[in-house]
Amino acid sequence: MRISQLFYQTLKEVPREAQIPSHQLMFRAGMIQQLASGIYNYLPLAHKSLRKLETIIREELEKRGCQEVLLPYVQPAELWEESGRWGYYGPELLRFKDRKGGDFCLGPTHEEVITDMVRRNLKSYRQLPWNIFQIQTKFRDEVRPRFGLMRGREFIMKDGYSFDVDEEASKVTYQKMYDAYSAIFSRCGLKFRAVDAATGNIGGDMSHEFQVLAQSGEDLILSCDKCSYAANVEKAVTVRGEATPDSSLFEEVEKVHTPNSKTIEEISGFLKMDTNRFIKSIVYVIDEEPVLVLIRGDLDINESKVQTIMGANSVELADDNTVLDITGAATGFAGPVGLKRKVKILADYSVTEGVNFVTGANENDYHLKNINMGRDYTADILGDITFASEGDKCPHCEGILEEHRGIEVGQVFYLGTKYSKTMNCTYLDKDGKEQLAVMGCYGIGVGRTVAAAIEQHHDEDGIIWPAALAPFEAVVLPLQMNKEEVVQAGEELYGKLKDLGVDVALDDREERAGFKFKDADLIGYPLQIIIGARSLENGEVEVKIRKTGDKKNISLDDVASFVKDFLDKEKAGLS
RNA sequence: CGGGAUAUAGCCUAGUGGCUAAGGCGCCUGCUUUGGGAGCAGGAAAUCGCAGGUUCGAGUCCUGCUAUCCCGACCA
Repeated sequence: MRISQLFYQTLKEVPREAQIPSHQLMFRAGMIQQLASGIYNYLPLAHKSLRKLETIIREELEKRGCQEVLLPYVQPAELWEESGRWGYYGPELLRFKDRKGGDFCLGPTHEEVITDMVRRNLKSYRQLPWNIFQIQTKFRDEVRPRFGLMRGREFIMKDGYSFDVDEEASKVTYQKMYDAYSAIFSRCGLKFRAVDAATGNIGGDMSHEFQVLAQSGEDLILSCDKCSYAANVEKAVTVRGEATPDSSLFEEVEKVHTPNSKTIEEISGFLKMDTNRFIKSIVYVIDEEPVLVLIRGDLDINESKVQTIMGANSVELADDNTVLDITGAATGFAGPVGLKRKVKILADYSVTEGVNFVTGANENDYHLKNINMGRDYTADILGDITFASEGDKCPHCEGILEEHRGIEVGQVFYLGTKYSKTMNCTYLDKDGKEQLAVMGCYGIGVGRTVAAAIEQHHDEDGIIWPAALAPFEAVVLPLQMNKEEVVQAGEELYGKLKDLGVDVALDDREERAGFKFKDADLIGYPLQIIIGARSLENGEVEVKIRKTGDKKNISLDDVASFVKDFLDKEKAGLS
């Protein structure tokens, strides 16, 4: 590509709305432009990087027997009603009607469509396993899109779905995909961790996230300093079980007047007691049924764990009316003792650690002292619903958990029969018996991965592309465009590198040297091949390695093979 | 969805109720220059987010709307 013809424009100044390095640099390098909140134009430089990532994805998946398809991104509501998600998928599912008044949505994910497609073709166990993927634009009407490609509303995703005869086979597939993802992100030159993850809305009971480690990451990861355990904070197991408090220490229940003290902080200040002497009682609506959730006052409820422990599709805070209906009091005075209406109680293990807690009295402006589980109330379910945090013990060894920030670039799920059951995706086994297909699903945020690569690889001058994702692997920079021999040498080298299969650009613009250097650093070509009049007299050119800043003088004859070797090694991850 | 902020040329900004809305980057023309975003001269480019209102007079004040960004909640 001749840079003089490239559709792009670099900027010296950072647009106001760009907050994190990848967003700023992609904008400044002329890779993306915003069209609306969370919706971007991908210019040629961005598109080239995206396509390179897609190629890596395709190679690694096809190597493992996956097949590519392309499914519609406009999807009929009927399928979503069938799976049940039309009802509880929130407003991020963009719904609309066609001219006939039929309900449709823009696909945020494709479990429904793929399951429908597969069930119409699946007849016999002989056909399985199937592992089908696509790379396509998705739409999620995020409440708060941000950070450029990191969290867009419209984004490119690779999504794949596997169908196996049974759980055992499906778990083999899961491991295969886990390996594929590790290979893909390694080839991209990314430092990442695969971590245990919650399954959230998509369901299933086993999942790993692939997290690129970066300061600007939105996810919190906890990993052991001794063993390989690592998990998203939503999922990280807390080492805590049911304690058996000494009932001889139980004191008599006492009602106290606590005007205007609703939050744990307020009441803790009012009674001059530490927050861990309280039990936080919060009413949730879990799959439309109200549940009182209890946790010690100094801890927070991990809704993701609540969802898992309850096997629920949705977990939401109850509104004030529901709270009033159940407790008979305003929000802020709920407690497990003296509820107006009997509801299920879900308690964290922490409420058994210690005795004589303070809870709401289910009466405005009153709390109860010396409340103890077993004597004063019982929990229907007791379990771990807290967040783990830095410094906690590792659940697998004697190590201590450390905290990291991560960008989730991929996630693999074992789905089991969640969708095949609701959508009746079955096959006949050897004995002619109908069986449910066992599914898995696997996603990669394509744009996000490219952005994450920039987050991890940049400096104050610009992007430092891993060779595998660089829009161009190298650029030839003839410095003196008024000198015939410099221009000539540039043209020849450019042609030679192209012939060798190097994805190379030629900066043939009538610009000064400094200008071209700044642009090249910003765009982040892994190699700059600098052709200056002075070194050319010695038959040499200079090669600058963007990653290290090293410059080498290399003879004109040898430079093409040097470039080729360097890039091959980079892409193979050998350097 | 709660809280906060912003909106002036493609980008970054100035503009304290008063003359023809100013500067930098970028763009075009010419000259000069050619190893780290050069210099000089000239030029094009603005419905000051939209709609009302107050005022002799509004980019500036008021009201409503819209869009965008930030913090939080949320997020396969």
